[in-house]
Amino acid sequence: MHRHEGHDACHAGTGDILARAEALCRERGLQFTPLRREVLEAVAEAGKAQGAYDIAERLSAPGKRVAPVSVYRALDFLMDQGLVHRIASRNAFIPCAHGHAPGEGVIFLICRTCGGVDEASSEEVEGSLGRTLERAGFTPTHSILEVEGDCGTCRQRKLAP
Amino acid sequence: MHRHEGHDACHAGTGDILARAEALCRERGLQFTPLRREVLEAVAEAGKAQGAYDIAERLSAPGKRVAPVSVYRALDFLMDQGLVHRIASRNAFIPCAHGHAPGEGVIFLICRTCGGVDEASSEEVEGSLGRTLERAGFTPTHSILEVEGDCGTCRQRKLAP
DNA sequence: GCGGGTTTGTTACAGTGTATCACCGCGGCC
DNA sequence: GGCCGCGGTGATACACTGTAACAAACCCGC
Repeated sequence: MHRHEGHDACHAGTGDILARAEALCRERGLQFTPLRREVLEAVAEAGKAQGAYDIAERLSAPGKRVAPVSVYRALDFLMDQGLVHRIASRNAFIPCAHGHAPGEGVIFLICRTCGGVDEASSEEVEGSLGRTLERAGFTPTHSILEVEGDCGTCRQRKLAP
Repeated sequence: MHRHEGHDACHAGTGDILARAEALCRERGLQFTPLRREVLEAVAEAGKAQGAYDIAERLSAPGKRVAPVSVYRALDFLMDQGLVHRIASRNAFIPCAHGHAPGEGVIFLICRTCGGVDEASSEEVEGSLGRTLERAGFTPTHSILEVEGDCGTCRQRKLAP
């Protein structure tokens, strides 16, 4: 796991994420505006899932207020491009760590101790879920899978403090 | 699938649900008060996921207002007892259709057409998810799995209207 | 320069959920 | 009976999350 230490080890990927976003937008002919960049940066630096209002506050400074609605718009854009994910169980947002194959299912691992969110994926889970849905006669369009618990580092920290 | 027809075929289980709730509360020494009963009844009769404010409105009548906060408290109680589930992706609530084994994972199948929510479970999914989590060094406490799509009846209705 | 699309700012508002305090009813206890 | 504690409810207020609508700024091609 990464991106949830609470210190700067987790910030390592921020630059990569921004670079990837910039390249991806250029490739698709979309605008990677300063606001969108700042929002993505704020999400990437946080180390844990951020609410839209948290981001707005983080980006605001005396004399320069960023309204939540602007943050929501930037987040909508970034989600459309697959650059951030929304954690439904927390009403919060995280940067997309790895470029997923489009349509690939993602599993969010949410640590209740450090608040960090990691992503996982598993063809095995996806296959068994697909079979279960088919058996139920259900045609899926979109699925969310979020697991809360303790990440490895936090669990060890609890055992040996 | 059941409980999402939009007509009264889906109401069949309401009585069962109430009876089960009453028995369960008596067994556990908890109070199945009129308010809690009404909230559960409203959720069970609706045929689709209900927001807390929907329930409050449904239970309110001229001269008898039920405040949302009361509904939330009743819902918290009912969720603690496993009698209703919360659909995180919709901010809404549904009755628990079947008594699950405690700790058993539930898959919510949310029909985007009729709005009905069905429950499924699969040991296969649970097993593969457990293995994936273990591989990631993650210790789960609670997981939510919600799938959006078209239920069988709605899909057929679309193909042959 | 000009028209048309996109992005952003601003305000207002709708929807979701929680905190707090007062009150009520009920059962135990002296 | 009177008292107390406790869980449930009512009521108000508030915080948090998200969207609608419109105006202004910006950019880009023509």
